[in-house]
Amino acid sequence: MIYVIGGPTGSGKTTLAIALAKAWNAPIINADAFQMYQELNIGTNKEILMMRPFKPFLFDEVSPLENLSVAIYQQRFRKLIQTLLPKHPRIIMVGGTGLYMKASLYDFEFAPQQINPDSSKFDAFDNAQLHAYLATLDLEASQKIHHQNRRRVMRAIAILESTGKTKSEQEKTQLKTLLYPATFVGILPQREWLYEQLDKRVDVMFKQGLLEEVKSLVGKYGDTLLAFQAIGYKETIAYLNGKTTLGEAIQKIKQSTKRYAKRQITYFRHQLPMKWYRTWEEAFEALKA
RNA sequence: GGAGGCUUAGCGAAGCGGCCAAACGCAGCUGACUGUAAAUCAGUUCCUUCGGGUUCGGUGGUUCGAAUCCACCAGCCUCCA
Repeated sequence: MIYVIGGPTGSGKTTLAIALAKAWNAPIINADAFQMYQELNIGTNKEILMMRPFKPFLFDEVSPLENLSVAIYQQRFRKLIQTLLPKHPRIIMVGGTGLYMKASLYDFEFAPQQINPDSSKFDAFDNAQLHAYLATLDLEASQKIHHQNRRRVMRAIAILESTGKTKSEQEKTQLKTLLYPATFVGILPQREWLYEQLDKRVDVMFKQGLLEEVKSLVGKYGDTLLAFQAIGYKETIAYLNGKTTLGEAIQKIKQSTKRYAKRQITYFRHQLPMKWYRTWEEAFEALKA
């Protein structure tokens, strides 16, 4: 059985995961996009997990130079789970990236290879035109994707161009079934309290040396890595480049973190069959038996 | 003490007599989500029993009609003393 622990950042998912791992002697699989990157430590809150016995799989194992994606995560997860399932009656999966969980646990199928659309040939199209073009290729997909969401429109076009199949055809072959036995557990603290904790956590990150971490990473790799999309990193980089003051950067990080938490809540609420608990302790009591 | 300017929804800011419950931006709230997901995108934000009801510093006035014009009061700002 895979125990999937979701919820907003700062809710205590990780603490719960470790408590359960101890109680069950179970392995933990990380499902957090940015915690997969090595060297992004303080800003991605990896600290508690670094401790040896509970260090999760799919965690802290990819160079920041790489461009991760759902498909890569899914592939690694599927491979890993094959080796873990026979050996462990209980496996814990924790993280904040709901899509990664969903794509791994359900029968999502991605194109076999990374599609590198040369989007440049559509530069002349505005969003509405691009969307209209998609409608001529894959009406169904175009109806589901908002025309302003250029990234997704582009992707749908790219799928067709490189696989010969439309995005909606591809998705139709999937049944949306769960591939492994899994239970979904969510932690959803009271909003106001959570936001307070998140604000505090940002201050702590800076005390722990986030600024130095970012500086050294930028020195090593430059400032354009995909991994620097992470909250805490992009804002700090903006500060280092003189675009904002440090105070502004910190405010921005606090704000983005809270917005992110909200998006996570929405995702888990509507995209996965969570059973919710107010605190990690409550969840632990309910599950440990 | 004298001269002038300003006051609009949570904040910033348009509006300068009817088309104004009031553009736009920010922030907030809600939501979408199948290869960037800590990303990308959308909707929504005075109250409402959805008929309507109360707003544009305050009070009073002009007008068929006022956020828009006038008077007085209050607060803020600039310049001169």
